[in-house]
Amino acid sequence: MASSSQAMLNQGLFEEQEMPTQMGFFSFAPHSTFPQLDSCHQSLKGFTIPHSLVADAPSTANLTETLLSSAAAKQREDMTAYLGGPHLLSLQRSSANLWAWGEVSEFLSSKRSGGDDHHLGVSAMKMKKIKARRKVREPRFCFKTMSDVDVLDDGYKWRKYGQKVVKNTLHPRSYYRCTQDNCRVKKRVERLAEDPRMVITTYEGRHIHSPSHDLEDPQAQSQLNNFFF
DNA sequence: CGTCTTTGACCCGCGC
DNA sequence: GCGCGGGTCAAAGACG
Repeated sequence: MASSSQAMLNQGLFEEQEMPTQMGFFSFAPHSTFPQLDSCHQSLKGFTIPHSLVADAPSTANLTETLLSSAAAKQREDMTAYLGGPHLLSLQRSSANLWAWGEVSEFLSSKRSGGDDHHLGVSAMKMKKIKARRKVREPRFCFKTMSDVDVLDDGYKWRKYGQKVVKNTLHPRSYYRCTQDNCRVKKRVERLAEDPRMVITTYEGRHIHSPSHDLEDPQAQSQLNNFFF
């Protein structure tokens, strides 16, 4: 089990090495090898979930969160060896506010270099920009799936609030917001220009509540628990 | 009638 | 300052 899940991880979860500057990027292998999952959570059909990650998930409720955090941990442990590259950007870092991180580095390096022109090495203009960015950016992470459907049902309830045609792509980008009161999590869904079979989902922010699905469907919840444990 | 989607308008940051 | 592009708003329409 341990070795097979390891193999699946290597094969599926981290097969892509695309790293946009502001976020981590990993992908799931296409087509479900998880028939049990189909019966208890139909919406996840079509996605390969590594055994080790599913076993760690307390419920489907937390599957997305678990996948993401476990991916980060797994990546820290294994991925340097697997990909053998210093080019690897840790997901631990990407799950934090990267803009803020970049700004701290920038601040430190400018301070170290002396910063002759600016008091404390940072100009008023730069500080202004930093403030503006910090105000807006939440932690973000994205992943890629091969799927016919655009929106992967992750257990949370989303309301679409916008759609935009992105330059140089045929497929529009959709914007969703979590419907829960006071929860400011957003997600963007778009198809990869080079390969329209691939769906890129980007989450921004962290949920402050449990997914709504399981609360509404206790039977599915117990089925899932039986499966996971 | 309430909820959700659609879509054009608007806002804002960024590069030139 | 201006134009472009991405992200968000909000009115109107669709749907159950």
